[in-house]
Amino acid sequence: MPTAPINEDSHLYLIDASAYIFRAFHALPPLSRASDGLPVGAVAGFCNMLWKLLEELKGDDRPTHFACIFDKGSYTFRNDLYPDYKANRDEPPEDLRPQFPLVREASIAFACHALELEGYEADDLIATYARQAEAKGARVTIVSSDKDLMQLVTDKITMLDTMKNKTLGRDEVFEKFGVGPEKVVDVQSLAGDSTDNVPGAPGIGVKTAAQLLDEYGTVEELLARAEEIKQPKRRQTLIDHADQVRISKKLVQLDENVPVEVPVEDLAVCDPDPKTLIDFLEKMEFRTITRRVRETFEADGVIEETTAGDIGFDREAYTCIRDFKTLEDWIARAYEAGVIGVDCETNSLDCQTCDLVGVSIAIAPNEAAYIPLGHIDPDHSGGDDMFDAAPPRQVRKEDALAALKPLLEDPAVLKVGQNFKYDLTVFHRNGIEVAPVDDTMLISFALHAGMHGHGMDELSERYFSHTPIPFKEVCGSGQKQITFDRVPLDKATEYAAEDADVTLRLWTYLKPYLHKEKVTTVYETLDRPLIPVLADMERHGIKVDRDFLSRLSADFQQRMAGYEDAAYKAAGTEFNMGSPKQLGDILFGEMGLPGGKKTKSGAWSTDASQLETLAAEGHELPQIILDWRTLSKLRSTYTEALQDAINPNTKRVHTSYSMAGAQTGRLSSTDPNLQNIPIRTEEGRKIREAFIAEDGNVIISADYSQIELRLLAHIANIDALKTAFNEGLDIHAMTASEMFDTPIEGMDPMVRRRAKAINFGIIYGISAFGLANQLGIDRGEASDYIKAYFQKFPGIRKYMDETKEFAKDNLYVQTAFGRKLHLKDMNSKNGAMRAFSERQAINAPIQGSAADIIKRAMIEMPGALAAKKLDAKMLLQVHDELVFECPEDQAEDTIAVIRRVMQKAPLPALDLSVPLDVDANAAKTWAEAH
DNA sequence: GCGATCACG
DNA sequence: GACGTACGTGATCGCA
Repeated sequence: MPTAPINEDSHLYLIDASAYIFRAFHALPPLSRASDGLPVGAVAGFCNMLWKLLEELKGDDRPTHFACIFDKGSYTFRNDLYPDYKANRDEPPEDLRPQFPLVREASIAFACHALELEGYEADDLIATYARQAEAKGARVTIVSSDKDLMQLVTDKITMLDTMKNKTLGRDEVFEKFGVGPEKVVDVQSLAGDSTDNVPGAPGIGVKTAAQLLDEYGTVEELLARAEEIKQPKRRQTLIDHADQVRISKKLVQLDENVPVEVPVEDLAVCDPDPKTLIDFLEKMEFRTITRRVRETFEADGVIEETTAGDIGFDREAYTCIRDFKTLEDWIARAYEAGVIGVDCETNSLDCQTCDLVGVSIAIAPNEAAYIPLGHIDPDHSGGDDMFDAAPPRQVRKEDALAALKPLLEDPAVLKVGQNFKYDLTVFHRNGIEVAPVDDTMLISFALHAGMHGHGMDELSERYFSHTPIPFKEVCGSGQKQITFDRVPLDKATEYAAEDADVTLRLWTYLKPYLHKEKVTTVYETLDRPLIPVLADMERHGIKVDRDFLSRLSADFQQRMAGYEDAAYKAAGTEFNMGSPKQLGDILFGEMGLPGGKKTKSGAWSTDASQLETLAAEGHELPQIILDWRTLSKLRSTYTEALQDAINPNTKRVHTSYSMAGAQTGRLSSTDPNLQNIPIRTEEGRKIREAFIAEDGNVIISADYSQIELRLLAHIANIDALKTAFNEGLDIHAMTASEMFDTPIEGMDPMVRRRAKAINFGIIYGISAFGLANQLGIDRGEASDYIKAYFQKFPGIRKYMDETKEFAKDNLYVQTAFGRKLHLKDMNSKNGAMRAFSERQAINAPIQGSAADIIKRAMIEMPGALAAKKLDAKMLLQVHDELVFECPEDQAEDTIAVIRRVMQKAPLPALDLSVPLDVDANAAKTWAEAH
């Protein structure tokens, strides 16, 4: 290890490694080595931090000397002074213990000293080195956020919190302790420290300590003149505990004269040996940082460029297929491979209207090809005037598709796509029914819902440390964005073939994990078979009466204009009613109304609950705004936007369902969202009248009644609830009757309403705050209700506690069908985040099981209808409701099939102990059918 | 691109 | 003792 003198130009970095490991362990997401599950999260955090400090610090802050300092053993000289010192510390967590030796190994791999000394804490070594370097005029950065080190801060010595990327100097110390660094020890000896079990003086905190020191200067002076203290209680405390304070001071005072074994000059930075470092990082299986380190070494010319480990990506290897012979070759090789990656390129994101521009296939890593079919711009060899230039030479679309069709439809060749529903729709519109299929997005979702996203770029980065060419780089963005058919063929090939390549690699990597993680059944029975079902629903779309919407829109607009006049009059000025900012200024500024809650960004909230409060107090403007907002929302989001969403070819509206969007396994609906069409108000309900059946047909709406509460009854095994459902009772009334000990007969509707809110609250992971908010009562009352509820239904509390316990231990929860939702914040130190995760843990199994059930029903439905020779088409899903269109004269038979399939959907996988009730109706419009 | 708001289950 | 909360979504608007 090299040596370098310490002088004014030196900059010593001292890493408080032991403290860092604990902090990293708790702050960073848990990570375990893929091959054997060894926990390595803290090691990864440590390596990232070291690399950043050593490589990325440029200029004046670059370290000249560097060391990682560790605690050694748990017994130090402080235990002789005070046996209870740090005696309250728990044993380090199970998952952290194996990481201690690894972090020392990491330091050495980075060519850093890993220093420790028996009988001393890391802090004492840090103090000693820091003072030695300071004495020679060097600057010192202590990488730590431990307050026990803040006593060392001077103009030369600063602290760095790498996690928050914050530097701590005198000012920050003053902010925290109310005194400068030189008096931090005094404050700590008075205030004590519960985490280190330093006693201090009882009842004196940091604030009081700082104030006392301001007056008396030092702890010694203070204790000597304790009699002078005016407040009797404080005086007595300090007199009684003088010795304890003196001991505390010795505990917190760092030893700046530790007999260190390595002289500070020997801590000179040293370039790590590339092979040693890379070997270590690879052994840990840290893909991203290994790649970063390797790239830096390669750029510095320290090591040869390599493609060790996985087969690297080679975009040059991709083929652009422009003649039929080559296409036939590739198709033959695809048959041989048996599994291929497939991706479509189109000229828009709307798979119902776009044109197919090209197809790419992958048969092995780096063996991928792009078949351009609809490119209109010439590639580089062509002319430069886009108006009279000929299109580039391509295989004729019809010929290529005819050649691809047998392959894509061959039952012996598995086609793998990423978000494949999109591509399947495009192929269908080109006469090809692709099957069988696998979808890497859905495989990732079944494995890791809640852990991370499932987009291809993110997955490629995560598993291969490879960044696919961003779409923006090929097509640009904003005003200058071009459609894919205008992308030159060489660039298009790199982009498109890479997508198929990545997709196939993801499949190879991820598919085996379905078994390991025991989610094969979820993927194979709930998600995979739903793809073609949803694709059909999206393709059918639903008929929407444009003229009706248009009239409604005009009506809304007229009435909005009325409200606008009234609002300007009430406010005494014209303003933009759609701007919460301007509205807040007028209500709470000019008009001087009392503001209620504030938004996250600190502005006064003007949401409906606030305006309702103000309106109830008799103010005019808030009510006008409320009425205007209702109409404005309905008009812009529904009556206007839905007209634009009507497909000009089909005259119907085609939504798109997202299968990996909602963490619980629910679907979500976009472009347009047809899962949030209004129904709760009279006004909004009119919009559902625009959703109509074709002539001679009817709309059927079928929805599960109380499915989530029924699942709660089953999953938590609550006899009272199960009986109620089995006997067909009014569940909310029954709950109210039990809780408030009143007969159902002649019950006050308010009482039932409260019970209903509680029932919903239970499903959401109840809190007194939430319930109080919902019911407009105070928190104490809400809390009493919850107590009463748990007293009557102790099984629910038990279920909740067990679910939370399971989630804490396993970091996931499961639906009744085995779908996992990962909850990474279950053990977060942040109370609010942890509480949030706990509520998710309660809710997800219920919401998710309901989602699983309706998915099963949807998968069964087309076959069940066809078996009865019924022509009904399933059009929409709204979480607990399915919407169909069928010939008028088949309505009755269709309803019977739908109800049966929905009711029996859990079977045979799950035999519920409660019946599932399905309401179904047929009518001309969705409004009437629901 | 983000926060505030509000539509649904 | 304070914190910040009901669960899950998507679209539109204003505003930086």
